[in-house]
Amino acid sequence: MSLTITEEQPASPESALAAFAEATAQAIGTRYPGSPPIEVTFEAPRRPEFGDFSTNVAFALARAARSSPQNVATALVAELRASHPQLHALFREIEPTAGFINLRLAPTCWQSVVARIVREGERFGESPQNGTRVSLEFGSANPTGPLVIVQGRACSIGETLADAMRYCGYDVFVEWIINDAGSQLDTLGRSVYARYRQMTDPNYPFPEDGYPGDYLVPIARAIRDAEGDRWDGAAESQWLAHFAAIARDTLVAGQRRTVERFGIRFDLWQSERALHEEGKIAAGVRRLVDAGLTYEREGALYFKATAFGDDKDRVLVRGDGRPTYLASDVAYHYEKLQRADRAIDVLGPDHHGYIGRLKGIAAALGYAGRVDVMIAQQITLMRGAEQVSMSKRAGHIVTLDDVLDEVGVDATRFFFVMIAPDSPLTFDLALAREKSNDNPVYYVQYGHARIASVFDKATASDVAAARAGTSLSTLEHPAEIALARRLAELPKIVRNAVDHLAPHRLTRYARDVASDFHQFYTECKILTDDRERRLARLALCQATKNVLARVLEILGVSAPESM
RNA sequence: GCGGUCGUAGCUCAAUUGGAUAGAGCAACAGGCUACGAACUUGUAGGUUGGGGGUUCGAGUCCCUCCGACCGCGCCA
Repeated sequence: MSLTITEEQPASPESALAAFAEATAQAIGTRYPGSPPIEVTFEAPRRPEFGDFSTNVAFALARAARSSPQNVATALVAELRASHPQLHALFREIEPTAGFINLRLAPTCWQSVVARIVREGERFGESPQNGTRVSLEFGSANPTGPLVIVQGRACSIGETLADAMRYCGYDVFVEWIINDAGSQLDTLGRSVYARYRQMTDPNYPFPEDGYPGDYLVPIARAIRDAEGDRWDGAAESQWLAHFAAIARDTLVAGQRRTVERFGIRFDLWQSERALHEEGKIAAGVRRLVDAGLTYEREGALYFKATAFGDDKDRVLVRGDGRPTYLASDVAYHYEKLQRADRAIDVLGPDHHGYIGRLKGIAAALGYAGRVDVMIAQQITLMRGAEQVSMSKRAGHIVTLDDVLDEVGVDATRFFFVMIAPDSPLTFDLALAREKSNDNPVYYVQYGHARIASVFDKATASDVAAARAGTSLSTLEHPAEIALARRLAELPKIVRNAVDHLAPHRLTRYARDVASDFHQFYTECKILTDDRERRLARLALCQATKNVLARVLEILGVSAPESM
């Protein structure tokens, strides 16, 4: 084989590993002729003493070689040293340990990553467009009140995932569905009407199942201001749709303001009612009927859900001809999957039972495997050691706006996405507001601000030189290498978060980057008298700043220049 | 009862989907600024991964079975 790597053009970690894989494949052929072909793959060991990367080929080879993994690994390394001495320029260490082959890259490989990140800026590691269209639905709420915090969590998760997917080259379309088609809108209309009447008659009864809380009062007042008392004593059939429509529009507008304040802009606000009016619901149902997956019983139309793993068949169209909520789900997913290759829903904690059902719907529609469902689990709100009570029944709802007022957008976005979506979240308002080292948001932001501060102190010509590209050959301190290695992980981390629908991994990575930077800062004086070293370290700072800013951007958190 | 999600350090959570001695932060204890922001950092201590079986070179991860928590199970949405 020929290695095209030269001193002038240092190898990237990827090319170094590719060279190693090729050499190892040859070594296997030499040492163990006739063995089945094995793909040489790498992973990053958890423990630093095992090097930057390791490969487990010896385990896969051991059986065919009738030897132990340890012996195979040792033999392969001996073969590599004898027949591929060029690898020495790329790897500082190639060691067989307990059956693994552990690799430590030469500093030049890591230096080349730093140079690349400085050069590519915040676009570092982005994948080109891959042509896959993804519909991502999250947050969606009933238009019957202000957004509550669990919907905020779904928004944090969904929007972070959306940005991470864009980074990976997906064509992402984020949408919100307004559940304005069901009986709840009637309830909303009656609730507002009761508030309207109570303005002149304090004894007017509030509906048993109405929406409590004060937030409907201003809507009622606005109606009275604009339209006077003409609805007092009118029949329900006259005012119901009118009141419901005004309330829905007002509340949806409010939800929209909250979401935008939260840093999210939806591509589509889809009214469920509009789907009905456009005949989309009927089209979805027809699709199932045509596929022979429905039957009629007692005047209702059933979907054969049991054929897709559900425990009972489900009604699609009621005896009176009105479609059920399930019909909406069928239709909306049918509609989405016609314009997208994948549909991902981020749902609330009360929708656990729907994961299987939605996947069953996708399969029934002929789109098996193209729907994914994430559940944003419940949030327990704390203020220090004290639990904040949230009784929706009593009208004591804590809204997303309340939380944003108290702790700000940055902390809320970060905390809501910080742990696995499936796990319930304990959210401490006191901690989120705290500007201390207990607070991971400030820890990460501080890293960014600290770098900005160093650039303020440095001379303009140094900064310009560092950004234009400079010799990085002095970067070899363990803290420098550790930081560079961490920065190089960005693309892999984002891809991983996307592939596993695990956006919380990005917050951990952000903390890891900040941690490695702070350690580097403590151990290495940046603005040293040695010009070459100073410029190299400034370049490393710039690369770190790019990566931190990029991760924070994906998370929807600001990257401050000073704090 | 059936189905879903989960159970990891005192607390809050990770663990590159089957890899090596299970890692961080907080809390506890002991250190580090005449240095570019101490909103930082170094170290110590902390575990039978709910229990028990199985699969294999190798299991927190996969399978079975108990225990426990939360959530679903309507011609509501």
